[in-house]
Amino acid sequence: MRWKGDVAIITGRYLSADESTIMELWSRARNGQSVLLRVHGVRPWFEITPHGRWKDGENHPNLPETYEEITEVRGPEMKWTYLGEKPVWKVFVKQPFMVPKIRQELSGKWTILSGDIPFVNRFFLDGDLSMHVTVDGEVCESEHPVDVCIDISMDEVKHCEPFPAPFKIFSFDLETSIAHDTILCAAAVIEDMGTGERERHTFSEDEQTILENLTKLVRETDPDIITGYNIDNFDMGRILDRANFVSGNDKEKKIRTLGWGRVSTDEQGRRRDTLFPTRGTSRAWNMAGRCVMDAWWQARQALRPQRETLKFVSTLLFPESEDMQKMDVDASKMDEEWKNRPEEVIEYCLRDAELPLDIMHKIQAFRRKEAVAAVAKVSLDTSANGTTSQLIDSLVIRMADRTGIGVPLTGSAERKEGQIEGGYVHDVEAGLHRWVAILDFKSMYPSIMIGKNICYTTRIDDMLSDAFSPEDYEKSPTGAKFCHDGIRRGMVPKLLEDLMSQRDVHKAGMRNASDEAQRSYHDQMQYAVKILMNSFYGVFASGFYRFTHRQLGESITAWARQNIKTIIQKLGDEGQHVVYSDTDSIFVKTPVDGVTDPRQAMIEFGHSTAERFSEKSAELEFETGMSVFFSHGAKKRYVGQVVWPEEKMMIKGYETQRTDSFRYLTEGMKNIFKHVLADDSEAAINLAIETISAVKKGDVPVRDLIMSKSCKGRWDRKRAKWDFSQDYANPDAMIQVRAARAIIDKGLPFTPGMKIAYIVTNAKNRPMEIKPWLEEDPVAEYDGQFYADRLATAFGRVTEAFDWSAKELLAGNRQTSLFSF
DNA sequence: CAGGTATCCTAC
DNA sequence: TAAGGTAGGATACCTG
Repeated sequence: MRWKGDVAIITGRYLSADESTIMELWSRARNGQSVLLRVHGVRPWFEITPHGRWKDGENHPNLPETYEEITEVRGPEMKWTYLGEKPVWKVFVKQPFMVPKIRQELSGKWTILSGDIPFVNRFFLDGDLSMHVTVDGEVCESEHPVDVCIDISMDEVKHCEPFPAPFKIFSFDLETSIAHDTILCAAAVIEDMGTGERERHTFSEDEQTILENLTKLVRETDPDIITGYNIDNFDMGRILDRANFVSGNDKEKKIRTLGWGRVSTDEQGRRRDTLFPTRGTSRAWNMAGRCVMDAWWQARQALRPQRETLKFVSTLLFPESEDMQKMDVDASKMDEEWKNRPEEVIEYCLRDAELPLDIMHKIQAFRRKEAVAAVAKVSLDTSANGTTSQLIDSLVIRMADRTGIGVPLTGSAERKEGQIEGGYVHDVEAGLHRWVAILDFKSMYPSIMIGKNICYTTRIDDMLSDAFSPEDYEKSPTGAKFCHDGIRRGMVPKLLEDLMSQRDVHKAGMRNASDEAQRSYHDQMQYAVKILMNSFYGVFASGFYRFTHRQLGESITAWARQNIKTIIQKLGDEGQHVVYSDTDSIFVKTPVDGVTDPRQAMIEFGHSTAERFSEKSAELEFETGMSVFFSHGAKKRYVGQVVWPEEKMMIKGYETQRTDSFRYLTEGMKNIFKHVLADDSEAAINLAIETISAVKKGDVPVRDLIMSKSCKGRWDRKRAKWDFSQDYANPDAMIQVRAARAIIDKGLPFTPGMKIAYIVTNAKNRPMEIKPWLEEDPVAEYDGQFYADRLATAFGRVTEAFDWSAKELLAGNRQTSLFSF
């Protein structure tokens, strides 16, 4: 029997059979079924080429045909490398896991190419496939817990236009004993994104039964994605630990308590690894067939919230929700709560299993990752949990394979020493400036890469410059040479151009969409394309990417600096006033002498200036027009009243933007800025003084003084405690570490990397005394002098422009300064 | 109390 | 031993 249809690939692995290698790809079909694709006929290989430059007729080392693991050596084929065209042999091996060893043994005589690409990637690379594919294969028996399993070959898979897959999501939460680390209860909410239906389950039996029932539920409901709040660092690890503990050496029991992977429980040996969730050294968890997405991680990336607790993020996203107003269980007294009111704890647990689902939908985490997967042509798991370089690899390697370019190993190039020089930041003039037009370069770094044909494959190495004449290439301001596209068109410029036009297609799709679903789809896709385009520069300027060289990054930024400095110079020569500039933007004052409508004049000036200085592949755009711009004179810190294209206040860099600040400061500063922009410095100063005086007197709710900083740290297995000394030179000198320690001492969970909230209670002592902020047990007192000083410093920087120092603000009058003269 | 170091977070 | 970049402001702590 055949099965035909469109599927979205979640993740994959390979299996070594006797004479072949099988790829297993787990997917969710458009029709809602979970489908396991067993791909046959793909053989593992890598490539070899002699070291150094190649001269025709030269001898090469003996081909490695005697190795038992090698089944065939094919070639040679001439391929491009940074040392010129070279003969490349394709070496087939019996199994993918044999590659590292052989690679190692051959590396003395041969340069290895394509030798570090995970085997499953070959599906996407060789077939030029993406996350969404159409398959037509023979249904086969499978012991794995899926709806359908089919056997296919690569020619039974075709590209499919992306579609919103009806994922099944499993969101869960555990409540655990502080005294014994045991699991007290658990809850899970399973959502079918196809129908929108949810089912809810709670578990409150003995620990082993809870683990078994959770595992059973995972296997029965067959989810594609596992989520929950902070599961990466807490719940997944706890499940692993407790399942191992209750199972001891009983393998069957371990399978019943921990067998979450989408594979048969009868798997033997190595294959069984993926039945159990694992987390190597990476951030993300791995298990066969499913993708683990932590709602905390997604929310922090999408929202950059001031604090990162589930309650804070939920209230931020759902301020109206009644659920959040309900009395909470005190997590710091969980054992007591569990003993006294288990029903409430279970209800609380269920709520905390459901909220992550709501959060993930609100920030559109699933659809965004799916769109990135579609654009970068990777699986959902790679999109959700992979690195930026894996996304870029996916596009670049498939192009290299199709255009005869050798793929070097990651780490094969010389490591970049020191930093490369970055963008140019112009000094900002302190004070108020009126009618300022902001001109921006459109996609500056991608445009330069396209325009100057910058790529690993177009760079002319000094060793090869004898083979080129000066008209073959362009020299960057740093002296690096990149050949013209007539000689060789770079892969990166080509890919970026393709992405740019893809984005245009989706933007048009958005405009022409007939319904919201279609508009949203195109929006997700255009956004994913934008993200990906902007990732190129960073990856190619990094020190360890396989297709990079420090000249690439250096040249891109050098050309960027040259472009922007030239324009600033020209504007200055014309008598225009450049107020500020950062990397790809120029802030210019509109000449308004004798003008009746300055706003209109600014719009016209903005457009005409942008047009005058635009060049091919260095296109300037008039993005924003401000009636007033203010800065106290520090780069990357300014505020403006935007009047075009819309009315809004724009603040950059200042404390209002910072998540390690506190609400009372950010709100106060915003209001001060309003007065400043309204040209009412007196009101600004009065407000500053009042605000400072109120906090000093202790009149401010402590809740408005919560500060928050992220805290690193790692679990020390041997000593069974959190270790901060790996991440901090002097851990006790760090406020957030002291706050984290206080939380840990209370028996509350600590998540490395998560922001820790605290109140300063006494800054006279050094290091200053702080108390962690816990919703269940709010801090009552604060150090008024400390907060007053902090406000005065921040406000003072602004009011200094109107001749009021921080000291004067604190004193509430100008007497101090008068006397000091 | 000035100056140096470590760290956080932001703008681009 | 895992991996997009640099420029920049600001704070807390420590030292002499």
